[in-house]
Amino acid sequence: MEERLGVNVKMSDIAKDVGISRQAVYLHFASRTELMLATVQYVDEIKDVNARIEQIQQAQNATEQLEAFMQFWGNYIPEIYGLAKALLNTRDTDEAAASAWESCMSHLHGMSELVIQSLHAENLLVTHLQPELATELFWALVSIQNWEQLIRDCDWNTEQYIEQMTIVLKRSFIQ
Amino acid sequence: MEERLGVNVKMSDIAKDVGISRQAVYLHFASRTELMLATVQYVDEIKDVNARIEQIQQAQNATEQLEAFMQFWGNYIPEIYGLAKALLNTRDTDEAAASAWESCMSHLHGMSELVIQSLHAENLLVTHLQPELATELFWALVSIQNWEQLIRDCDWNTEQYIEQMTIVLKRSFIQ
DNA sequence: TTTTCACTTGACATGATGTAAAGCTTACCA
DNA sequence: TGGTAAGCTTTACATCATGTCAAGTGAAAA
Repeated sequence: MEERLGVNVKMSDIAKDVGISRQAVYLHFASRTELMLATVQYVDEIKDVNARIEQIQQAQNATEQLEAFMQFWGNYIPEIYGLAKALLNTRDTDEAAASAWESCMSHLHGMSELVIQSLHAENLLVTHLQPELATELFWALVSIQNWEQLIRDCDWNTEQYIEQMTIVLKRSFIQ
Repeated sequence: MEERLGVNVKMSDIAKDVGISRQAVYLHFASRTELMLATVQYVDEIKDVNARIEQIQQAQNATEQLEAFMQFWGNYIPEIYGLAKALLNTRDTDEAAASAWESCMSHLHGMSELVIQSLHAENLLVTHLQPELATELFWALVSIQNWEQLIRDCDWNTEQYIEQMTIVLKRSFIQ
């Protein structure tokens, strides 16, 4: 998935890579979607996302939390982009993939909410935005699709992405 | 395409809708991708995009130009979303669709550049961004994928989208 | 009257997912 | 030592969408 950036990964490709027959893959996973879901689960564990999120929560103040979040997120997306892309592609025609994607994105929504709430608590949130609306906007701005456009279509590097997105977020949400 | 938001539109569906046989569609368009490309062409003409773009260029100053752009774009996306989505879905596996998408998006890139150049000319562009980088960032922020997340996933309405995105753009790019 | 155009019908190739059945190896267990 | 279960292989087939091909039809134009 990561090698091919989520595109053109057939069941037969996976089987070949593993060194078993295509049919044998179905002895482990009921369908292609199931395999992807299990992989998401696996990656979440391997990458120890929870620990990295807790670290963000321990930032001194809201502004540093925002910065810590962008540092984490900007470095994390490249690690999971292929799988995310594969899930995203399957989403439109597969209900299970759609809800799996939604569940993944709800974590990101939660982290966005965290940052916005912190800003709000410190009276730093721009007055023209209610926290809920601000969270949704924040969430959209840091979406993987946005990253995709900047990194892949515009050839930005991770550093540029983190730096510029941090500035945009600060200017958009901090009073 | 618009009815089904770009998903699950088979050649047989199109044929049925038109009232001819599936094979007859191939007498008019060589492939599904060709049909989509022709539709993009057609829609561009019908919607008279060029006229609407020229109108934006006639704004009094850079700030008004930015506002005019968001007014246009926020109202335009819903009209073409289904087709855009269909193209986007085909892009990953079809070279022709990919380059067609790129060509469509380069128009948007051009409009982003226009706004950024105007800001730059009026010395309003934030100093930490070179015009080129600013254009790319602007372009990403107003992407259809971003619109999709706010309007479809977050249930925003067009008015909200235009208002909030205008604010984000102003805060991010105007000194 | 003939030809051309736009279409129909039916058949078939391809490529991906997914199902099903029978057989083979290896390791373990009584 | 024989039986069995796990994990796989091989072969075959169903389905569904795209796309190709060939023969035929009906109406209008030349």
